[in-house]
Amino acid sequence: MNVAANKKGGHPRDPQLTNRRSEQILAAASSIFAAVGYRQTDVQVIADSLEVGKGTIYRYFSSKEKLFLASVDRGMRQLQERIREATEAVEDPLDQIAAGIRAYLEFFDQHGEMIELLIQERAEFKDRKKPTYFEYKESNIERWRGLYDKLVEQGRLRAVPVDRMLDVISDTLYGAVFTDVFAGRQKSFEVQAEDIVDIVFRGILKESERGERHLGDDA
Amino acid sequence: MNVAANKKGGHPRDPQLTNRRSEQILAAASSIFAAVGYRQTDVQVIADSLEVGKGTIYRYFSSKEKLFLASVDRGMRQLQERIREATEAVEDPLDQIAAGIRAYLEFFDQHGEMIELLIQERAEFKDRKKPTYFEYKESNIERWRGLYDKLVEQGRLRAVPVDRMLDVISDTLYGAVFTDVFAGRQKSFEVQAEDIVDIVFRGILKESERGERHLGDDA
Amino acid sequence: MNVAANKKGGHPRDPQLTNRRSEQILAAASSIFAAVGYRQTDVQVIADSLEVGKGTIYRYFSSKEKLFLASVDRGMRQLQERIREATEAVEDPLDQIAAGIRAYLEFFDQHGEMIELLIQERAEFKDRKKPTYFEYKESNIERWRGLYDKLVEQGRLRAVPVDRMLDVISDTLYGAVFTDVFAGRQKSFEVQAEDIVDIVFRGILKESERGERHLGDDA
Amino acid sequence: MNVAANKKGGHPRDPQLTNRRSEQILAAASSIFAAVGYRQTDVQVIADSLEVGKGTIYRYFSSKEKLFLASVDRGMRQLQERIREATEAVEDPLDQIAAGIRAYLEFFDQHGEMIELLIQERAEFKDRKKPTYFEYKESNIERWRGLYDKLVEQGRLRAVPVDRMLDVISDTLYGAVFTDVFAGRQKSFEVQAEDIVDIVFRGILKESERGERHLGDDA
DNA sequence: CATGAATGAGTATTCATTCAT
DNA sequence: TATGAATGAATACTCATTCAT
Repeated sequence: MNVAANKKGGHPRDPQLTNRRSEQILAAASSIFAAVGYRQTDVQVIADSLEVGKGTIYRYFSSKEKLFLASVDRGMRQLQERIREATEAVEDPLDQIAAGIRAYLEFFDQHGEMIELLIQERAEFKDRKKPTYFEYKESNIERWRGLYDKLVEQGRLRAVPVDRMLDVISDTLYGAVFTDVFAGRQKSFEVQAEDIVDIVFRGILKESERGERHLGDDA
Repeated sequence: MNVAANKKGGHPRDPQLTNRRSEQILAAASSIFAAVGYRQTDVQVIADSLEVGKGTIYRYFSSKEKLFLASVDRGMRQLQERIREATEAVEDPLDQIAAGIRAYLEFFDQHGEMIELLIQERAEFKDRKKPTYFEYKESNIERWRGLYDKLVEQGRLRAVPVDRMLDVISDTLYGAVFTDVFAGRQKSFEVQAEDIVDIVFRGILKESERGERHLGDDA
Repeated sequence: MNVAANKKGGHPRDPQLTNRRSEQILAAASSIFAAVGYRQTDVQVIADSLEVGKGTIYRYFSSKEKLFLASVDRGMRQLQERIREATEAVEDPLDQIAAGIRAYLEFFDQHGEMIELLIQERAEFKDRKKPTYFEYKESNIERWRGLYDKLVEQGRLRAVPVDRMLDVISDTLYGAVFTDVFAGRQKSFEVQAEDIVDIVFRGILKESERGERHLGDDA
Repeated sequence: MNVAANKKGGHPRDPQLTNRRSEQILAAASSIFAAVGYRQTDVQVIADSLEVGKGTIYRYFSSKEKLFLASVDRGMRQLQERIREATEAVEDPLDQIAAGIRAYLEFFDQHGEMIELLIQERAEFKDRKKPTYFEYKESNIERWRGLYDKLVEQGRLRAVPVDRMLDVISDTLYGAVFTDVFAGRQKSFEVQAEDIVDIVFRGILKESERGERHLGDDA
């Protein structure tokens, strides 16, 4: 009643309600899109799962495509948020890196459906849209680059271009979560995080082999 | 020419021709499936690009799905073959690993369409089929595991479980080729191979930091 | 008008309308299926004849096959109803038989399309479905058998197994309506009914020949 | 070798062989068309069952339709022949009628597939062709009409128009064989023939009821 | 004569989107 | 606002027929 007063009669518009509805729709849509794929998903099924009419979905999202892309976007925002939470309180920069890796793996462990959505997005909209994942990645990378730069300056990381490190780490993580889902890898995300940090931090070579080796050297 | 005589008269069956036709169809199909996606691909378009009738495609592959999966399989066989060629002549095992990484990246650099096919396969057939990529990966991994085992024994690789190394390396490569295509990364495959080998072999930490650090340590 | 209120807002569901629509669709479908045959019928043509979209047809009947079979069933229900109406008020059992024969012939005279549908059903669905005609026939035959039994008891019909009479009469009627349509017989249904009743009631032999003759007798 | 001499080289044309081939094709086609239906029959399947190439079928019958119609025609010729054989030696005209009825039922008992072909013909070619069955029927009816005329003259059959008798009898037979096949009636053809002859010859009424009754009389 | 590779016309069904109620 | 009835575009696959060998 004491919501924003409305001069005449009719429904008061409640933006809270609208947002809650949108959020419910996105949650339902995410899990259905992930479960059966974008093309195979009938908007009617999403409506049914929410016990609303199909038209109602269209009141909130003007097309199936918009609904799907909003679902992906919501997931990426959640990932970003989770990583921020997991790293902002960590003191030591190296630990921050490790914590970020762990949070990343944990998120996809808990939200396997996001991997499906990323795949579906690429499969269906390859020509129409830069993958949302990479949009978010780019927008976040600067922060990490600063961190790495400082560590190199401090002599805690090797003096190689930081982009090289960033690329390898992000490729590894990206590959890891896809492989987890597609090949059904069983390792817990905690162990997986430790393993990745170990290799990425220290490499696979014994100290004695870490000399001047270059790709293709036979000496 | 002197093909096996037919029982009666008639049109001779030439298995050579059949194979050549199949191969042509797969090549055309691969590039079109990759370019526009599985669902968006009209089999008529593949037929047109070969200047044959649609029925001819169906003589060789009994469904669009079979044709697609055969295209993926052909690509994976080519990848396997390329890696074999690139590594079999290399003497030193560490160089063999490096050569394998390089060959992998080179293959996808030259066959970007295969990344698209792998995505499409997963997007369309997630419930019906184990991804072909991972089938091939599993069938090849043993050979690599043997190599790594020996290197650990010889004290050339660190004494960590080889599966940990194999996982991180294969995740990195998988992530790298996807990122290359999806985010339009520009690095040449040679440089990328060197960068990955460098990090994976030596890690990112300065020697001084390579001590007992564990995930989440703050000491 | 005052249809049951919907839970929420929205488009009311009117079962009356739904039934009327179904009936209209079945009527249109019957005549088109009969006119051009099941296979040759494009569902679009049925939709066009009703000035609705093709999707609308599929809202009411989930497949062309279902629509067709429902059309046949509707026809058989009408036949059953017509015969019931025509016979229930008739006093004398022999007249009831005659009235049934007449009603049967009249129905197919007025609904020649039903013959076509019965043919189409058998031609297209021979392995999937017992012909609807014979399902209805079986479900109605008991009533007639009772009538004949009583007439034999009363000494008004000859003392031969009633199934023999029922078979011959039903074969004759079935054969008659098919022949009418397929060979374009011109006789009016009234005359045809009288002719059939005459022969079936009295036979073709002169009294003098009605003795002990058996099939193949030469005496 | 001493077949019609052929001036130069090349194959001598052997009309015997040609006829035998045609006959084999028709036999195979009849049973396949009957088993799966005209539309569902793939000409390739007929070719396979004969172990010849598909093109060979087309050398003998220029289209699937021609092949089908020739199959029907062959069947009707066989029926005609069978009835002729069964009746020509019979002395007494009434016995001739009975023998014809019996032969008709026997033929379809042994050639159930012909019923299917007649159905298929009507279903597929209703607008293009008078049913072959009725063409044959018309061409044979005169002979029977003569027989009946004479029997009426001789006072052995009742003095009703012979066409009335012919119609009822042919309708009954036609209905009987269809019902046998479609409803799976079990009666042997011999018994069925006796039953039909009994009713058609003598009618169902007791003598006392055979008076002046007309359709719909209630007196 | 016989063959079978090649062809391409023809069609049922789904489902995103609209809009009257 | 919410609904769901109506719509029609879009698409894989079959198989009769042809004709080079």
